[in-house]
Amino acid sequence: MTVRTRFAPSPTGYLHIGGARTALYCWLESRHRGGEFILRIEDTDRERSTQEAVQAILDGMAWLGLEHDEGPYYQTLRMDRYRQVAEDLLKAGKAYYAYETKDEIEAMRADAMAKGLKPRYNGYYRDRNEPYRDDPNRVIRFKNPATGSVVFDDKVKGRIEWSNEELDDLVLFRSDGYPTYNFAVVVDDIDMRINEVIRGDDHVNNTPRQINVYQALGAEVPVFAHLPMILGPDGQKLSKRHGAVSVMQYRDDGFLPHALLNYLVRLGWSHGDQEIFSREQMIELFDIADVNRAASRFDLEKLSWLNQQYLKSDDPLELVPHFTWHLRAAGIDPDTGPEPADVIVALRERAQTLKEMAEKARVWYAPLQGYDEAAAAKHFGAATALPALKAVHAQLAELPEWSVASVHGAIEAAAAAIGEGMGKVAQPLRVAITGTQVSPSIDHTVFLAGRDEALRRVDAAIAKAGG
RNA sequence: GCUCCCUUCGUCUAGUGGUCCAGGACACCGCCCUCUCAAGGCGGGAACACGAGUUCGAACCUCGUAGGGAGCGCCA
Repeated sequence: MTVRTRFAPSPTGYLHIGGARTALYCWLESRHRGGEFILRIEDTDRERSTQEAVQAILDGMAWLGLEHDEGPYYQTLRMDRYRQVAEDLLKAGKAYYAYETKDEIEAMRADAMAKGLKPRYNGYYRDRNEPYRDDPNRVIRFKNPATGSVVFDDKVKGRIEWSNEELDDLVLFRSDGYPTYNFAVVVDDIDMRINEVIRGDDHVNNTPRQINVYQALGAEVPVFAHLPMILGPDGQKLSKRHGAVSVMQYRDDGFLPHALLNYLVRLGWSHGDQEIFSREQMIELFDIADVNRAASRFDLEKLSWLNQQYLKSDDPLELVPHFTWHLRAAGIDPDTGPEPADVIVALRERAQTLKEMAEKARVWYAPLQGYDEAAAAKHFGAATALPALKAVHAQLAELPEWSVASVHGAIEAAAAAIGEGMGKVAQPLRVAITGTQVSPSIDHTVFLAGRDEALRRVDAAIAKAGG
């Protein structure tokens, strides 16, 4: 049987990190097993659902490259279907009308709590067979089995057993005429032939009651897999005060989509000691049964490390579009400077994110903003500075071709000419080109400036050094 | 309160009764390399929540305790 998984977010905000991992695991499970991945938008909460949020989720999925095979389906477009299924249940005597007011329900709960019991519906209308009547408090409730228990084998949590006595008669249709979540999901998952439900473990409590609904409808119960949640670094529920929670914020912060995916797949799942997984490897090796049971914390340091691993190992040409996106975001015009791919090669060992990289690249795309005074004083003030800069200028000016290697040769030749080591030449030159004493290796640093600009900056440095 | 779930280095994890006085990765510290900063190499400290039990033998099985989480909605 073809595996069909689904990701079913409710559009009340952006796609967050936890949702992204759920989507990733659903996607991986379907891909690994040659199945299908369905996207469904659960927008029955009219108050909080927005079109912008739908778009934000779609954008997030697209950026991550988690393509779906079907959908997106919208629950709000399926109202007639839910109504019809509820009617069927009513006719079959598996559901009933109830007319308590919200205050009465409230009192019922308070009462049960006071007695040390679980707050739940007392089943007043359960066997009354009350007919339909036009009443603002009318809801449809499910006739949950009163005895026995529900057992299911969760693919990540293991066997879970739930006594039916713990479950009360859940509302299927609200008094406002909309289906409740627990009902709509079941109807959708049956209609969409979802046979593997992968979702956050905040839903385990809903699962037994949903299983009862499946059974009342005579439908086959899917396999369930409940994922533990992702916590903030402090072990608390992930929220905005921990920093970025939106997937798109990670793009803006300079992370690569596949680095984020790699981080997310390892958070709660592993394959021996392996840390780096290409998409293909993830698909090949992922097994939902290997997912951990416990919640895990989000660690930005490790994500950053992973991001740099990809920055270093990816083909620079493939990184160019991502990099230029960040150059522009930083207000830098990529056309005013060196080839982005060359800049990436020079900076990939020195930046963990593309955002950082773009910031460091600025020196080659814009005029020098002046010198760091401490750097200038230290390196232009040295006795060897002036001869070094002059020697470099001479060598650079005569270079027949401009490449990292030829620039390197020129600097070595300059050092030899004045009888000093590389350090005596490289440091003043570095300050001349970048205005600071920190930059990539000196040959790349000079090369990226381009010959004309490099010579101009060396001239300016010579003047500054009193030559 | 009740039900369910969870618990290996600071963090992510390996581990499914002996191969574990517990392995890898991030982070941290030290050394090496070196034109700066990095990157890289090498090395170091650092964990089986606790208590019983089963067993010749337990991180792994059972029970309990503690701590954490989720849910108990006409929210999803």
